[in-house]
Amino acid sequence: MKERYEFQAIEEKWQRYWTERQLHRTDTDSSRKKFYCLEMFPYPSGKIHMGHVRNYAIGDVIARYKKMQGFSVLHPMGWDAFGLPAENAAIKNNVHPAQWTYENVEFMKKQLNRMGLSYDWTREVTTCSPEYYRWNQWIFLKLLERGLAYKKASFVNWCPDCATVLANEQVVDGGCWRCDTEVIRKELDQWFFRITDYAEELLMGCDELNGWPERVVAMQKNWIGRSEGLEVDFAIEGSSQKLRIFTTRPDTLYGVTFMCIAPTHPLAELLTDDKTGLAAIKAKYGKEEEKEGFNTGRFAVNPFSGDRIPIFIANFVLMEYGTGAIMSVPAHDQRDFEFAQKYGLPVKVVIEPEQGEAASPPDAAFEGDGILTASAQFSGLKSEDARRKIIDYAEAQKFGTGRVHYKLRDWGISRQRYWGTPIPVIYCDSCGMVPVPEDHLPVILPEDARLTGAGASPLAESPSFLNVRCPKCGAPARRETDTMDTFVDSSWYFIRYCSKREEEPFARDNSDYWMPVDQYIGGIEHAVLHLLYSRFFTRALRDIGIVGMGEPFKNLLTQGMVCKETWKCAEHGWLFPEEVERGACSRCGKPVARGRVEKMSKSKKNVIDPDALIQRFGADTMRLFSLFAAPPERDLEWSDKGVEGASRFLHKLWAAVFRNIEAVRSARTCTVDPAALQNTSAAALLRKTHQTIRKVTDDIEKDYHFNTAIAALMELVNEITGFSPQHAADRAVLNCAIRNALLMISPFAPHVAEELWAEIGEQGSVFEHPWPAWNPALARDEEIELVVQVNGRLRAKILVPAGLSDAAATERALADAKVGEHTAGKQIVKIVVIQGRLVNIVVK
RNA sequence: GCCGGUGUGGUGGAACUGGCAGACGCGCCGGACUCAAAAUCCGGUAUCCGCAAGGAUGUGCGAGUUCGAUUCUCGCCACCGGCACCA
Repeated sequence: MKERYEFQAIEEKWQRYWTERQLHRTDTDSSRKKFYCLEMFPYPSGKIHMGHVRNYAIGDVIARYKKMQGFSVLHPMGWDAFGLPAENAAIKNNVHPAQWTYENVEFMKKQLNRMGLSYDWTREVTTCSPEYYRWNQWIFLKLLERGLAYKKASFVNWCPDCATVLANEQVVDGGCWRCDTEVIRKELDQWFFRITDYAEELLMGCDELNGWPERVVAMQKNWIGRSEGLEVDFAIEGSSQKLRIFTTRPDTLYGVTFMCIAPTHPLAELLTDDKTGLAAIKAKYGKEEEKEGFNTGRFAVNPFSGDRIPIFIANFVLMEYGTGAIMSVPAHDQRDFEFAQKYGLPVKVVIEPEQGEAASPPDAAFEGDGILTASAQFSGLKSEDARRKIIDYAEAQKFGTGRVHYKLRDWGISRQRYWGTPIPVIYCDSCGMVPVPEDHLPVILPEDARLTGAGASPLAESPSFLNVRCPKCGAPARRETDTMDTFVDSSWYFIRYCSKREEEPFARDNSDYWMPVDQYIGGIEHAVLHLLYSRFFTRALRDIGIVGMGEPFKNLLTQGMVCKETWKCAEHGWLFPEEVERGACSRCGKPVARGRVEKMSKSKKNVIDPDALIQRFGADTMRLFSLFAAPPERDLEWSDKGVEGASRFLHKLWAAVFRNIEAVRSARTCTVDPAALQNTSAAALLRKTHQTIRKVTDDIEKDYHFNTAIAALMELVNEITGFSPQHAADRAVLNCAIRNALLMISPFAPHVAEELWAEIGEQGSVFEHPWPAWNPALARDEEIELVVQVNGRLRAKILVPAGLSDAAATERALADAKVGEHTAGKQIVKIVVIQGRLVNIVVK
């Protein structure tokens, strides 16, 4: 055995061993209990960053731990490989997106393997490969069949200069990210998935997400945005048309003093002749600075009160929500109040607060619930009762219906770009829109597309792709040139993993066995979109009949960001850590300012390259630090000193084994008779070993608190370091302590654990051994420190045998000299005893 | 504005179900080894008063419940995140 811990050779050796032995391969084995451990797959941007390291280290510990617990573990990895950066790289460097992507994949895969991650690569998916995206197309066709995919005109972000559609994130301060031209809203035909059909189910499902962080569930609910209310038709004077509004406050219906409709409302054109005024409001549509509107001069009639009320067109009313028209109750809605003030409209109070008088004249809307007033037969009712009764009344009178609206909109999946899944639809002049027949899939991206970044979708300019025969009538036809949003790819990849690559993805045996994902791990940035889309997709696939359940992710862990302090030089701006030398800029020598601790990002240059770190300290150290510095869900502050600490621990572990190697090898046994040890340091070490097994197991099981688990392992190694074996029994205890320490350290630092496991004379991989169990009898302390308080203040600590009776504990506490000082001359009122912990004597 | 989170030593962070506040790591101080330094090892390290024994204070702030509160309740403050003219 080498005296020093040399990670380079060790890490390479064991990575090769795992690959050769195919140790991470998983098969569907229905006789065993399964555990599906999944980390969000990365976009192959070029190389991995610290966020990936943290994400994948967490997942790897869980996967390895569960394997040792006897589960059949599925732990796959793949690539979210479609997307814009590849296209941009293609434009910039004149490489094909596929080449750029696959080169990145290859490089990043090597990086992941250097981290010692236990992936079953036989299940790897790459979403840009035809064998993957053909199933996107297949699912699309199924959704189309069921009416869950449809096409409609909708507004997109359009850059007039580049003549292209931009994604929301490509619009920076209202301008194009590439040329700064002001982005306009342009109406185009777009494909949508009808996620709103599942709004209610997705919302109800939120209550079953017990294994998710509360805030993520809250964000999902918020996003779906259910609101219950009433739709009412208001007659329009001098027109047969009705104006339908939606309100969540039917109890304020008698307080309506005007109506507002969106500038894009279908009736807007009809209700006014002032086209320039309308255009002016349209231009300010959705702008938040100020509420603006204009009076159409037309009137509506409140079906409840018969009141004649003016109709306005207002920029703050959104066509996309509700009916695009609202009833305005300035007395009880702040926005309406402001609008009424501006245009001198009346304010009619119909709700009185239950306590206290309403301010009069009011200087703000009273938005709370209260008692109805001036509301005909509903006056005197409480808001809540009134809402129900008014809805009933409206339904009985047939001028309204109780309704539920959602903020959630249908999911627009059309992208006018190249590097995505072609939408499998063909347009024929005589047959119209024709789905590509299933046996013609996949519709493959053409190689000859020109990527320039300008003009329409590259697919529209590729004749070899565009021109096709109609599958129905055989006449010349055109392909759809939109590609799918890349969120489609990631909405079902976790189901793809359940089957091997050579198998079709929807073999029910496989998905029934593996799904749902038992533990999903990833960043909080996907709290809404990716997770919501995946929940929708899984339900849609369930209804199509190809998976058995609807909720894909049983437990979700959202890991915190990796942060680091920033450095700034007055002359050179943000600096990389290696550009700072003793508080000065390495380029100009000027002093640098230490900025805030922020998420690692290229723009702030506060980044650490994982490769450099592996080179210097090894993968085990890097993993250990990122798991030790903070609990997984919290942000982690990077610390070079902390990394050294992690490295020191592994050296210490190595040294402890090295120093005792002969003793441990010769012991060959882990069985010890505790009675023979008496009250020696060996007994203490044995106890510590069992206590550590208990603590580490509990910490992992309870919320994956690896930081405290590692702290406990450090304590155990410290105790091993301070122990020198004298007799055979001592050696057996030491063997037991080291064996168990290695087993427990193995998920965190797998390479060094394997190496030391071999050194102490064990056969095979440490991961083929079960996770250790603790013996409660051995973990129990013989003596405990009993805290004695007087009036809640700590006055003494006394050593007593464990399991001492309350009466005996009280007796010992009172006998203590220190305690005597504080109780002398006072009357004992009460004595509180907590078994094994403390005695509190209350005196007067 | 609404929803959620966080607040503990010089520092990252611990603390079961209301029971010793500060585990473990980092830093710092002292010591050993060394010609010396680094590395390593050993010891100390919340604050204040005190030579010490000891005492007092202390988990963002203010109340409350309790024998006892970092933990529970109420009211504030600060910071972070999400959503937001959603009718």
